[in-house]
Amino acid sequence: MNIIDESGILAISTRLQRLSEQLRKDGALVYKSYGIDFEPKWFPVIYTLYHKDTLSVVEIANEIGYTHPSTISLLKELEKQKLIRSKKDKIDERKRLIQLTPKGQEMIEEMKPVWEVMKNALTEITNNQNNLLKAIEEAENKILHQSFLQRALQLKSEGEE
Amino acid sequence: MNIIDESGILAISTRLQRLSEQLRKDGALVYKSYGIDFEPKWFPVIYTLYHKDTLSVVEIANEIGYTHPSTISLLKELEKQKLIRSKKDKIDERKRLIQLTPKGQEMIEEMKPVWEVMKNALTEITNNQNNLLKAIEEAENKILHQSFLQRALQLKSEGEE
DNA sequence: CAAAACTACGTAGTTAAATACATAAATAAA
DNA sequence: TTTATTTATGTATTTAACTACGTAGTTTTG
Repeated sequence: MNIIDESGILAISTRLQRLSEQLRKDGALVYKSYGIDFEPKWFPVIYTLYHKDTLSVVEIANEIGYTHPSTISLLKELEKQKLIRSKKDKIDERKRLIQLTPKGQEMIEEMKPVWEVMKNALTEITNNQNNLLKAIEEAENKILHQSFLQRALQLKSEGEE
Repeated sequence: MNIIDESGILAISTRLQRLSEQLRKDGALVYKSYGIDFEPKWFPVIYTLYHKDTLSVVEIANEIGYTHPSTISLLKELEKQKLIRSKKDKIDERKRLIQLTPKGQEMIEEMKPVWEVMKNALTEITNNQNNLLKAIEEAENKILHQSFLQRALQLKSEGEE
């Protein structure tokens, strides 16, 4: 084992990122193997629109947990692919309402069996003695209650007493 | 809960990344709160050199699991901070051997109590019913044995029978 | 109801990683 | 011992996220 993996919890951020990147990369290849022209990074937007039908830019950003500029650049790509379209909100002229196109909806139908396969493969990988998805949820909840920074500062001040 | 978190395992890559980013960002603030001028992204390199003393660029890259160009850019920053130095290998003239400077070693001593606090805070966050670090290790092992792509392709071909 | 504050969206620039490509030194093979 | 292959390093470019900032509507307040 290398030093970083041995360092344990201190390098957890690096390892989360590495694992995420591996899965994303393979995900792209899975879509390709089905002959589907779809990038994994589009998934959060598409999946959200599939369930919520019509949303503004900021609403999508909040749903997927990205900033709005990041969301805008994803939306631009998806619009280029003609998977989504947008129109101005009649009531609030600042808002741009986003929807799937028929082509987008068709592609979702095509992707459903792929998602099923991915779900099974990911379950194989992540469902061990410690379930990765649940572990993430539990950690997210802990942070929600008190952030890493807050906890560290508290431990620091306790140590200084 | 938002749609993405509800989608479960399919969005696991996004969620790993998000969690990693949160921890990295707070990590930076923890160093700052101790008045230490250190970026979390430098940790893997510094920690590796602390344990291995002298390594070449590619050896460091392998240890920390980054590509060598990424590693080179980290090394450039660390050299600018005067935390590391490098000299040509006498035997193999292609190699650049990297070491901590005395300043780098001093900084490590300064950081040790910070790492201790971080370790405790991270343990609080990640040690739940499902231990996040162990969950990552288990998932990494699964992938090592058979990648996400390989598993997906196999499940696909089984479905086509 | 005019001014102030807030919200939605967009652009520009930054960051931290990657890939692709190039070169030079070392090693292996013909 | 040339030639071919591999290895080590470096540079340029790309990618996918971010922050900072600006503008134009909307809402709240004095």
